[in-house]
Amino acid sequence: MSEERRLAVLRAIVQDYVDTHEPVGSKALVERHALGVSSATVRNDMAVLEDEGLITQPHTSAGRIPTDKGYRLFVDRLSGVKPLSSPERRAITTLLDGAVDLDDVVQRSVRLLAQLTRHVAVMQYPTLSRSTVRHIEVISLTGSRLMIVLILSTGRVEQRVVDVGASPSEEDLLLLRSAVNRAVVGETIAEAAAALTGVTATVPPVLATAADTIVGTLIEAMSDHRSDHRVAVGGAANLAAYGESFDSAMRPMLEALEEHVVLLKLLGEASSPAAVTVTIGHEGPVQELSSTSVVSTGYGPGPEALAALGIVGPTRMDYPGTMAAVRAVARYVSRILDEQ
Amino acid sequence: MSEERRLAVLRAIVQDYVDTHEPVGSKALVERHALGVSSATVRNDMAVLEDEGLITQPHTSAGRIPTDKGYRLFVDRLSGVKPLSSPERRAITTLLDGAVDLDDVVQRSVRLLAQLTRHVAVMQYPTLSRSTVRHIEVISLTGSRLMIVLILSTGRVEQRVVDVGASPSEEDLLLLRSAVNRAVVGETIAEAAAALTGVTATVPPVLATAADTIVGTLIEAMSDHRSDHRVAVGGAANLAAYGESFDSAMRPMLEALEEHVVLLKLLGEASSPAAVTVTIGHEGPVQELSSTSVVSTGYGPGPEALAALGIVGPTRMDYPGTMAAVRAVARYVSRILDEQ
DNA sequence: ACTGGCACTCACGAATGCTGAGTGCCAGAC
DNA sequence: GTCTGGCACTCAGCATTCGTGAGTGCCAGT
Repeated sequence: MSEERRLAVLRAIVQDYVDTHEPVGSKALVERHALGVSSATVRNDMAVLEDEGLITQPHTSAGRIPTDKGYRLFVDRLSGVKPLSSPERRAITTLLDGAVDLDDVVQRSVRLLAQLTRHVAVMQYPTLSRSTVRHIEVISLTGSRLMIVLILSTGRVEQRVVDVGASPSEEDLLLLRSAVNRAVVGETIAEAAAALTGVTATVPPVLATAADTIVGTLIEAMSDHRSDHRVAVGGAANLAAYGESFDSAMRPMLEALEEHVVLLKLLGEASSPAAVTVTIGHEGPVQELSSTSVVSTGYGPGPEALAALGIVGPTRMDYPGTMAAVRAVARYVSRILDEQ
Repeated sequence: MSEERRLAVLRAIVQDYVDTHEPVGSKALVERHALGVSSATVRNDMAVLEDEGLITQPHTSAGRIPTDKGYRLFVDRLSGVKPLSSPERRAITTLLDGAVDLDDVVQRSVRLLAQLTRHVAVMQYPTLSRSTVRHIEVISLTGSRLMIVLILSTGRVEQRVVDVGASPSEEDLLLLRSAVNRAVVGETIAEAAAALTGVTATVPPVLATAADTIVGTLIEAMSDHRSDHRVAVGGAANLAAYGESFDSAMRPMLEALEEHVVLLKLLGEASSPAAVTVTIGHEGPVQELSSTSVVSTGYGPGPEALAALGIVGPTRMDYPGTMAAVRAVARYVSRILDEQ
């Protein structure tokens, strides 16, 4: 019994099943693939594969379908990453080059990824925590209210309105503005929060309370992980193609898509942009999505990943093609963020 | 033959069908409602209602279900707006009062509305066009690149990065900043675009090109209707409860939810916050969503609606309750926006 | 170690029959 | 004229049966 051929059989089963969505039998297999052996031999191999827990039959007298473990082996050892077609490659560059700002980049990426893979695409906005402060603006609104705008290196903008009690003059504003900026511009979020605590002491005592309020708001905005959880979703319409496994998979899926926290858990740690992570069925953190796989990777300028992006789809999916698309989009997005 | 009783029968049919999701027969009807007549009489009434096109039977020997026209009559003449329960009312106030900024208000509203109605909630972000300019900020980035931040009365922030060729000094920036602000603060978007064209002439000739670039970017940002199309969606998981009519209604629905332009067409013109608009089935602009109704209304401070919000659900829905929820949320959101 | 052959299993679709909810209509009561 | 009880009729949905064919496991032979 040749170990190699058995794996070839597994590969063929996975490929056929992904194609046809139907359990694949021994006879159909030898017809579609040049395995060089008869169906009886394939049957024996199948029996062994089933013993090893790599494939299973939905019921007696039906063909075999891969188990999660089977897909895992397929992804790890039996498949490369299928290169994208050149129209696909072109679609990526032309579409993403047209983006005007961060929001737009994310929006377009997610659509693109959904289109390329025909699955649901998910993309985390660049996290606050690893970005640096580019500028802080303090603007006078009506009366004693100020608007504080926090601009980060990734292009993200956070804004808050505060009431400082007294109505500060233009010069006061200038002072406050330069004080906070001096303290934090160029620092990462983590460093900035610490640097801010000393700021109040550097302004005239008259402005101390105002400075305190501003500093407090900034620190709060920086540590506000709410925005860390921002996620864009695209291609939900592709869910409709799920077919049979609707009721079972649909509801938890739709729920997950709305619960951004769950989505982020699915995407997992933002791995380095080089590697694509595949989570198959029950391997994932969400019980209900046991027939759902996630293909994800990190993105961001430089070797450190800023955030994660990926797709969510049925375990029965074209892994090589999907992995290629995810990787390609992640790389291109990283490059665009680098240029900005 | 009493016209009144026939309408009472129609009302009963609508209510029962919404409850049970099953065609309602004459016998079941007299059992559940105190109509004071026998099932035979109801059958005669039903025959007339069917002639008038208000109800229909899916097949012979089945009960009746309302047609779109039947629902229309029900909404227009047979139902009031069911008052919300006090827990519901409380949920609205407590949830929305916790919002920290515009994004958060929209996000929370949409979730709330989805929860209250058990349908898919849709909410348009306040449109640019009717808001006024609160402040414009010009910030120096690295080299000759500037970041321009446009802050509007609704709390929305638009930002752009431009390259002005030469690297301006701090004083130059101050000049540019005050020049544009002087021109446009307090104006509506429409007015502001016009007012900006004269700005270049008010700055020293050295800064003319820089001013030109900035003005151009601002005008573009203001006329950028892309952001007018921003829409938040919530409660997509409720789609899973659609049941039978899955395949037919699901895919176009999911597609519409991704196509924000389509969604806005569905919501229709932002009517005044006072009135709730109901669009039933085929009455809507999208052919494919002929078994889907939209309940929408405008919202915004003052009598002028800034934008629209509403829900999308099966024609077979609890109109009185849904209309009440939509109206209540719209009113409360309007109040919050007024306060800011 | 592979293959051809054979008996066995069982999901799936077609055909059939039954049941009950629901209808339409008519003749009689109020 | 309006309502009601009664009756014959229709037909979707469910259960049952049955045949078919794809697929399997195993064994003896090469």
